[in-house]
Amino acid sequence: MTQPSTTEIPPPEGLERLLGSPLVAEIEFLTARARALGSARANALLAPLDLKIRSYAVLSLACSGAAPSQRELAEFLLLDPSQIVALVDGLEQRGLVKRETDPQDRRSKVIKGTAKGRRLLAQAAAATQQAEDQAMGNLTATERAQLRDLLRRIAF
Amino acid sequence: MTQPSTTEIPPPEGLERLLGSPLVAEIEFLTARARALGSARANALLAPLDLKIRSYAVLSLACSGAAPSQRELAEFLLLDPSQIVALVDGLEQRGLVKRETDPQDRRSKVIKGTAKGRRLLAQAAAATQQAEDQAMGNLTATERAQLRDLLRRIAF
DNA sequence: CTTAATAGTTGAAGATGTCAATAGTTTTAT
DNA sequence: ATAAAACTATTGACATCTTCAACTATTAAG
Repeated sequence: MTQPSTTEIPPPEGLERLLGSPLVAEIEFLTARARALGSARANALLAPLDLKIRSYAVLSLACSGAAPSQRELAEFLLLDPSQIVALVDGLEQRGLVKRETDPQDRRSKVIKGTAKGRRLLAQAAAATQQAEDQAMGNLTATERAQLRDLLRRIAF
Repeated sequence: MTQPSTTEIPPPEGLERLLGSPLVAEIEFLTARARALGSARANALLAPLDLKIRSYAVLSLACSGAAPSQRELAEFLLLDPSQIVALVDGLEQRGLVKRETDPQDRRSKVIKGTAKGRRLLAQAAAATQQAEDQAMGNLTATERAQLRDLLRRIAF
C-alpha cells in the first residue's frame, strides 16, 4: 500500500523494452501521455462533484474575477466556441455561473461564477490539487516549480 | 518573421488578464494546453504523409525493433485495444507494417515495420522533430533536456 | 479435461471535435 | 447616415474518438 491510489492506472510492466524507443524521447509523446494520465486521474476525482476537467476549467476562470467572455474562454482553452456554449449551458443550469451581456459590447456575454459556483470550485480545486499531488508524487518542490515554468513556456 | 510558423496557432492576445488565474498554475491545465498546441502542430506537419500522431506513434514503435504486440501498444499508448486494431489495420493496408502471430503465444500478434514503413518513418520523424523545434523554440538545450526528464517522470 | 483468463476483433452508444449557417450587434467604408 | 463587413454567441450536422460489451481463438490453471 505505497500509494493511496484513489484512481487506479496500471503502470506499464514488462514494457521496459519499449521505453528505449526513440518515441519516448519526443516531447509530443511525453506530453500526450502525461496529459492522458493526468486527465484520467483528475476526471475521476472530479466525478463526485459532477465536473470534468473542461467544466472545471470554465468554472475556475469564471470565478477568477477576470470575467471572461465566451470568446475569450474558447481562445484560452483552445476549444471551439460551440463547445463553450455547451459547457456554460451546463454550469448555468446548475446555478454555478451566470451569463451577463457586456454593456460595452452587447454581442458578447461575460461569464461570472455565482456564490454556489465558488463554493463548488473550492471543493473542486482541492480535488485537482490532490490529482496534481498524485501526478507529481516523485518530484521535489523545486522540480515541480521547474516543470510548471517550462510547461508554461511551451503552452503559450 | 520570427517564426517560420508553417502551422498557425493564434497566441492569446489581450488575455493577459486570464494568465493570472489560479488555473494557469495547475499542471493539469498546462499539460492539456501544451498537448493541444503540440498535437495540432504535429498533426499538421504529418498530414502530407497521411499520418496522425496516433498512427505515427504506432509506426515508430513498430519500426523500433521492439516488436510490440497489440496489447503492449495499447498499454503503452494508453489506448483501447480496439483502437490499436484500427490503427494497425490502416498502416498494414498501406504496407507500412505487418502482423506476425507470435509463435510463443499464437493469440498475440507482433507488429513489425516494413522497409516501406521505415522509409516513411524517417520522413515522419523529421516532421515531428520540426514540430518539437517549433514547440520548444523558446527553450535552451538544457531546458529542453530538463523538460524531457521531468515529463518522463510524470508520464510513467 | 474442464474452467478460467488472455489477445485480438467487431460493433454499438456516447462523448468530442470540426465546420458551416444564422441572428443580433458593432465596426468600417462609403 | 447608410450600407457593407466583421464579430459574438448559438444551433445543428457530421466526422472522429472513447468506452464498453460481446465473441473467437488460444493459452493457463485447477
